[in-house]
Amino acid sequence: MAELPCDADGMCMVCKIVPEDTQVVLCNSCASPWHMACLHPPMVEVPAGDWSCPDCEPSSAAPAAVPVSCINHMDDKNNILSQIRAVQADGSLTEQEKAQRCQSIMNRAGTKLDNDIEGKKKQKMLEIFDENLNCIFCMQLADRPVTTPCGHNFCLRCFQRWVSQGKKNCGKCRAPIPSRMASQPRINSALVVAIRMAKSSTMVPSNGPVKPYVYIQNQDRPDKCFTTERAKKSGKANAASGKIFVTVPPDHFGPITAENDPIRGQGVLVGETWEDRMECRQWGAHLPHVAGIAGQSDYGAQSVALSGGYEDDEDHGEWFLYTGSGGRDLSGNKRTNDKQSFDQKFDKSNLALKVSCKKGYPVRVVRSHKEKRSSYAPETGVRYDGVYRIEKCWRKPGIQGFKVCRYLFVRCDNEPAPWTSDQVGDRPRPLPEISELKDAIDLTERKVQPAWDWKEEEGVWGWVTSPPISRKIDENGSGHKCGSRKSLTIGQRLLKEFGCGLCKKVLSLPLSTPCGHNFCKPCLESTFSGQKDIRERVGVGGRSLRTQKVVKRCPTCQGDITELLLNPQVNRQMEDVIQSLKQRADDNSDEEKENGEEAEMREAIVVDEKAEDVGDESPRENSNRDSKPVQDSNPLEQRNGDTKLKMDSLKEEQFSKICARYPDFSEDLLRSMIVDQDGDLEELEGMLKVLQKEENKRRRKTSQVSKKCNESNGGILVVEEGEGIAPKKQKNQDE
DNA sequence: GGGCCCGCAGGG
DNA sequence: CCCTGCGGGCCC
Repeated sequence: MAELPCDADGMCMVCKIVPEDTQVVLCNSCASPWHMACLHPPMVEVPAGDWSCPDCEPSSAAPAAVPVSCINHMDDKNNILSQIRAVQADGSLTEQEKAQRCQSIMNRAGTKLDNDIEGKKKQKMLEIFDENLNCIFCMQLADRPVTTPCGHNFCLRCFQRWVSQGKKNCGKCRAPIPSRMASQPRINSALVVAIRMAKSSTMVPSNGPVKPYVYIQNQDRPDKCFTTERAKKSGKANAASGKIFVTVPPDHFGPITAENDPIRGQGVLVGETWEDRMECRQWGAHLPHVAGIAGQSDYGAQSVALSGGYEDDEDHGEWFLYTGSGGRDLSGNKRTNDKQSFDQKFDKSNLALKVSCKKGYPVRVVRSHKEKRSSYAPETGVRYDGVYRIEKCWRKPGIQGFKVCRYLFVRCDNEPAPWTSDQVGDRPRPLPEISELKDAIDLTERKVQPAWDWKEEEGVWGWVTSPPISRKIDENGSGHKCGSRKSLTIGQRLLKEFGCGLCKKVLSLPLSTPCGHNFCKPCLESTFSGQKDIRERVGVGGRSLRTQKVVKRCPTCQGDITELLLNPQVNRQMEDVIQSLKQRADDNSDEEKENGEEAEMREAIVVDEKAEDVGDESPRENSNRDSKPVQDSNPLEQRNGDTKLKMDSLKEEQFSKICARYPDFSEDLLRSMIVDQDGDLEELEGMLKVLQKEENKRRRKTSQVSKKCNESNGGILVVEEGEGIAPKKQKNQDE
């Protein structure tokens, strides 16, 4: 059992309680506080003379000899370490990217190690980490690690103690510590991942797979927020939210679990990070895209965002003091204003928070990179940090002199926080001392048992009284009103979410464009193959339209995808998601067949509006139970098997007309496409229009290129306006 | 980096 | 239907 001191908040890192002063002994060498009862052996009385902690004076038995078996692994070890160092040193990467890369390095190491026997594995992991990712001061795996530019790691607490002594240089190499880092150290999330991985290989029982620490990259998402016609002029600044991917109602309290995540089936995990508030919203963690508080004054608050919008906020990770909203002059069409101009009151969102406080509801918390003063904020993006309870709320004069509403949030989540290398989530902890409470007015504390509480017998946090009943459940019974996808089968969803923008089939070798569209690699490449480079005039500084640049444009939105085509990297994560959905679709359809419930299942399929239009003619209505379920819930399956679709005479007639309108495509091809489209002729025609346009374009280009080449202008094609490629900016057209 | 401006979403 | 809001892009 590891021996650990008390943390910055005075909490013993072994038993997680804050011992009384009389139960704490200070190390004479490093001045760190230790809980006497958790020492080995437990200390009963404070020693009369000097006492050095286990870190400063390890017992003589401590340094274990490195087993011979491990020496063989030295190369691996150096390799892993150098890879991690390289990742950490790469300034071009965001923190999430660093974390992700570290994790994959560790995963590879882990996989390799899986072949080893358990003992060797443990030893190796320990060996790799004990000397290299340790805090320079306390020599333990760094707790809430911060990393100096010189590459040395410290516990946040040790680092803060060091700089508070006026030290301005690294404790290891004496390199100067930048003043910004000294005053605002940020936790190194990549290192947290690495440390957690290291710990898990030594501390987690061998049969328990380590839950991966997931970061989601923007491009891995199927859908994005969109820009309405009206809002186009400043891009995402005025974007409308994209689809909500989770099926919880908007007034759902508490974590978002796997059942409500039909896309990934994993729920929203602590540490998940999104590019911005819009994306955070799409995964349901915090719905308002400007406001910091999500809630209703007569019901409770579901979530808050810590984004540095109010200077009174105070962040200690596991607990923080939050400031209410309002008190600001927003005249002049402003959305925020850092100047307070009147007192805040417990009304609206502030009252909603107070309700959550009184009831003890779990409140989801996201932290944004825009919070600059907190060590716990992510370096980039918006991160979900789990649920907290509001233990008290009150008012006090804020920094700017006007009264502000104040809330004490204390973490109570079953998942460990993103900044801790702990393996487990929170345990009930005593409330921190809040000095400002002595000046508080309108203090409210919870009188009843909290609705979300620690369940001793199960050892988890959960609802001990029934959670509030959602007032916003839609007609379908559950789910967010924007997220009606629960009614689609997996196969339908696959096509809808992961359909190629060109062939309209489920993506294979998906390429994701920066503009958020996805195409099969072969489809996209063939679109541009045989084309000569297209050069476009690029406006620089408004008037000078002289610069020419080779540009390739997204077939869906005309966004610039030149870079992607130069280096077409298949989106492996998306591929994985598709594979797992396919697997699930297959499993489901097997199950359905076994149960002989195809007909019932078909009845239950709620189709989207377009499919509905086809109505009774839909082959879905095929009632022949003995025949192969032609139009089952899984269109994918159909593609590999029977590609013919039974259509009634009316539909067959319409289909023939379509075939006649598009002579460039064979009837066989169209028949297989209609299967993919669930028998929806409108969808088919829509698709054909796109394909035909592409085909026409391709032909035009080919003929032009050959013409122009003959005129020997170097094969450069100048795109004329109105040829299907939109000018980059409307503005430049005005001239 | 700061000011400005805007659409959108949701509460009431 | 009005008010509010811990965004986000652009311009300077």
